[in-house]
Amino acid sequence: MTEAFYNNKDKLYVAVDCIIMGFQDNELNILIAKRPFEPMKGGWSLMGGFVNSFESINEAAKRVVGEFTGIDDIYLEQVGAFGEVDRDLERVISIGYYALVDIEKFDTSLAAKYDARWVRITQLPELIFDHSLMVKDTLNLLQRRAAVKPIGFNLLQEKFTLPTLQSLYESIYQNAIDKRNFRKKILAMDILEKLDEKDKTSSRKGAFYYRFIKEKYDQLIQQGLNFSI
Amino acid sequence: MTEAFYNNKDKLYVAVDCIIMGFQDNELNILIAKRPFEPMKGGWSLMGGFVNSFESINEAAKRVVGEFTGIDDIYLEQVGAFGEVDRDLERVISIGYYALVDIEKFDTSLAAKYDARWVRITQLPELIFDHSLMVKDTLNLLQRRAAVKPIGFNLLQEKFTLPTLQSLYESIYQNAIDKRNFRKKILAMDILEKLDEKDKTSSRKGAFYYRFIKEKYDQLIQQGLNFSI
DNA sequence: TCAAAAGTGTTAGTGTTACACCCATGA
DNA sequence: TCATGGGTGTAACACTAACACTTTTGA
Repeated sequence: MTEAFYNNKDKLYVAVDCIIMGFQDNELNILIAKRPFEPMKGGWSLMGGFVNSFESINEAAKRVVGEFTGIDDIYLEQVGAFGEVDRDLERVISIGYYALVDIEKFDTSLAAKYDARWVRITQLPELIFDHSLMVKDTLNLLQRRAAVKPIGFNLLQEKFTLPTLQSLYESIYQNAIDKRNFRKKILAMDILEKLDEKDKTSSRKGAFYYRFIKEKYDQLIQQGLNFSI
Repeated sequence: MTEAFYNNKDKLYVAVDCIIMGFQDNELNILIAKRPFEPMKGGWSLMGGFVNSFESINEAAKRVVGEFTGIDDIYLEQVGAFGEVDRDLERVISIGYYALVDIEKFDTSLAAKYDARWVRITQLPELIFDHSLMVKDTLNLLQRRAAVKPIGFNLLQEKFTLPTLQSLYESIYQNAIDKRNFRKKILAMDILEKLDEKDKTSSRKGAFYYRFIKEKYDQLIQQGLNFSI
């Protein structure tokens, strides 16, 4: 009987908690919500849900992000498992995932429904349980990833300006970058296409729009390019 | 009733699988065992166990490594959670941990007890379930970690020679390193103490032993040093 | 005396950092 | 015309990578 080996073992609740990130007002923002039920009712919380027995943990994370944002075109990566005995009221193992989304695609009707809002990463309140730790680990991971993979573009619209792209990286690394060096580096990689159109919302002169050319990036990677900011 | 929120949710088995690494014969070795029970009886497997409801996942990993090696002075780090629906026969979420141990401290009587053995990382057989994937992810993580943290010393005895240290890094990165450049870099950090004693087991001339000075390292880190290989 | 591994410096090239002024535009 | 943010090049420096010979010793 093959079941015997498992039978006398404990089963635990398994949840996913999602650190959903968007880029707005030149800063990373995270979607958090006021928790509508006990325990910790009214506390600020990440967006989470339980893993069902018929879905993988990745699927569960994708489902949760979809539920709370209305977006299904998401960059998702696991942060890790959080498993202190007392991290929740019941024994719950939680698996953290961060998601990078284009905040323009956010279904704002869901904000009211879940009492959720986007908060700048520099102005996050204390979160319930170990959620603040999850955010900290996420920022760490994101910093390492964004340095070597072009994942930042998942946070932007199709068209973006270089000043916007730069402030995205400045928000990720939480420090100022010299704009000449930044431009030199990113343009030298030759993975951006300059468009004829300008964004004039933030200056009179206007900044040219650029577009990330995924096909070109993939091709250059084949040839041994390594992305690096 | 605070339990209501949890009550109708699925509970799952949660396991830890440990990638236990040692350094031997100038190469990274991983402890694997022939699985003594179904499913996949007889297949090569990592060392694992279930998470009990009264221990944290970190504690579970430490317990498992202790059980299978007899060592309790371990460097442990989580690799991540693995949660495909069909990754095991039953629905089991597994959390991978890698452990760096001094292989000299291994309790060899446990090898027979568990039908376990140390296998060079370059010569690993196919492992059951997603264990090969866990090893792959571990090597990736280890490469990133070992580049910026002095964790390699956990794999060595208190005293070690520079040729040994170099071959450790060569095994981690799976490529050859120029010995002049390597020595220059590691010695420049000023975190090793040269001893008066030589290891003569691998050459007539003998290689001087060195010792990692953790106190000095901690102090230099305070002052803004950054470790980098 | 010789085989085998340990030990030692220099140079060219590459990448990184620091830095200041002109441009285009709408109000 | 002026205030505002966009856009541009160069030089010093630091780091990395490439490279070959001498030393020590036991068999």
